[in-house]
Amino acid sequence: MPAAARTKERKTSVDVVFETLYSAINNLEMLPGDKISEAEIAAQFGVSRQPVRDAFSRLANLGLLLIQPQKATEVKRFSRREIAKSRFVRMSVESEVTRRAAQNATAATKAALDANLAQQTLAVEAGSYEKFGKLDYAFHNILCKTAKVDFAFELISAEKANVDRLCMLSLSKEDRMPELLDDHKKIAERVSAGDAEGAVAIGRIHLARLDATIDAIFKDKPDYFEP
Amino acid sequence: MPAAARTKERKTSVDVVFETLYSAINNLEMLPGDKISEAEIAAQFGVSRQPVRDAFSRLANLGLLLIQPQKATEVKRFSRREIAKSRFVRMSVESEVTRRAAQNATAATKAALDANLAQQTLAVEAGSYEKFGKLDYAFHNILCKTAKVDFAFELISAEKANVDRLCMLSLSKEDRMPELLDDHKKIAERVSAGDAEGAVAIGRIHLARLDATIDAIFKDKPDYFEP
DNA sequence: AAGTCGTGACATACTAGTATCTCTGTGTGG
DNA sequence: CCACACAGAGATACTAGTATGTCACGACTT
Repeated sequence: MPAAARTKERKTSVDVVFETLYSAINNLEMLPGDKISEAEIAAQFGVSRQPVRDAFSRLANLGLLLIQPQKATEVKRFSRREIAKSRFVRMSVESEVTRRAAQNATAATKAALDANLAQQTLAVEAGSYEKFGKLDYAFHNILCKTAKVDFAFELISAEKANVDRLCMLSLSKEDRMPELLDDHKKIAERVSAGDAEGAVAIGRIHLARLDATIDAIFKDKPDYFEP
Repeated sequence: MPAAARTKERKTSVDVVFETLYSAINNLEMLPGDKISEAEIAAQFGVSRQPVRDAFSRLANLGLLLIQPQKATEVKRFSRREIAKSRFVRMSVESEVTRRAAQNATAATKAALDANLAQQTLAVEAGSYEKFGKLDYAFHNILCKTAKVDFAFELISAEKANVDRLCMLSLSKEDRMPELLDDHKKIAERVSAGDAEGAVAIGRIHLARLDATIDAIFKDKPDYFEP
């Protein structure tokens, strides 16, 4: 979940609408380009239009909705430029994290990475992309902690979330798990060995694979992208 | 300006309120911790409370306002953690941009950088921090274009904006211009020479100076920071 | 005298209804 | 047959008023 800058002690109608739509969009229950109307959603939730409007506004700020004033509101299509930006941030931040992690790596780091990789192997054998994805997050969290920049994990999570909706469209994500796991193993090995530049180099290859996946999705479903 | 995900062809009341408050907050006409009320702002702009509410919501999403439901709304204080995140992103992205710029540098790059530096020198002699700041932006834009990642400039701009409000509090920003200019000259020289790692190393020193400034502000005005 | 409870002022959350803008489709004039 | 104008449908933008939650202050109780 993204961090909205508000206290969350109480749960308002806006929150309910927002959270429901947020996950519906990210789970592709609502597809890019789908038109939605304030009145329709309001009726569905049994509230007036205003809270729906507020929720729409928040979703638009997160880049999930496109509000066309006095015309219509639709689920935002993917923007190749936004994706490129997101990918560049992630590459930059992960390179920096990996570099620092390699410089600070200890025996404990190696142990934590190896334990995570063992679980990743199990997930691949079980063919569970969901499990694998969670362990992938944890893998990066270990690197962030080793690099002593825990907050960087929030950044990586946010950027990952930006493309997660896109990746849900991928046809063959299960097939790619073995090579991703292999990358992780190599990165862990270099980091544990304190070889910063080597680890970064593999990290770049690792992220480039995702670029290929994204290109494949673009060719498969051009309608889901902005012109 | 941050990119709100909405078409901007028409200018609504919400836009007017939003933009006015946005610059008031960034120019420190409204200070961190200041309480503001929907009704008050609505009266001031001669509109009803709803557009003000929408504008508040957008500002809260950008991290400039803290909405405490059914209690109060105030200008958000600075968060040391958020600042650290912002700084880390900028350091990571700029390192990557600088590295690629050095690899792609041509004679035209050198010419563009030198021209920019000549103007920066004039700005420093004139003691104009505002002019210097604008040229600083342009300097980074040249690097992004050389690195062939123009979109990275949007990222850097966004991160810079995140701390610009904070830097407005700095007491001695004019005094620091000469050393910042000196950094820029060294970075330009290394980039033009194609020395990627050398340029990145100076870039790190350059950004670290800003960290020192931020620490000084924190000691000077602790009330403007979150606990 | 100290603690607790109630009340009132004031903040945001929400509802309902009106105004205004944009697109679309149709009919008419050239 | 094509182009333009106009009207209607439907969407969001805005207004005004009501509901509800929070805090502070003062009176009452112990």
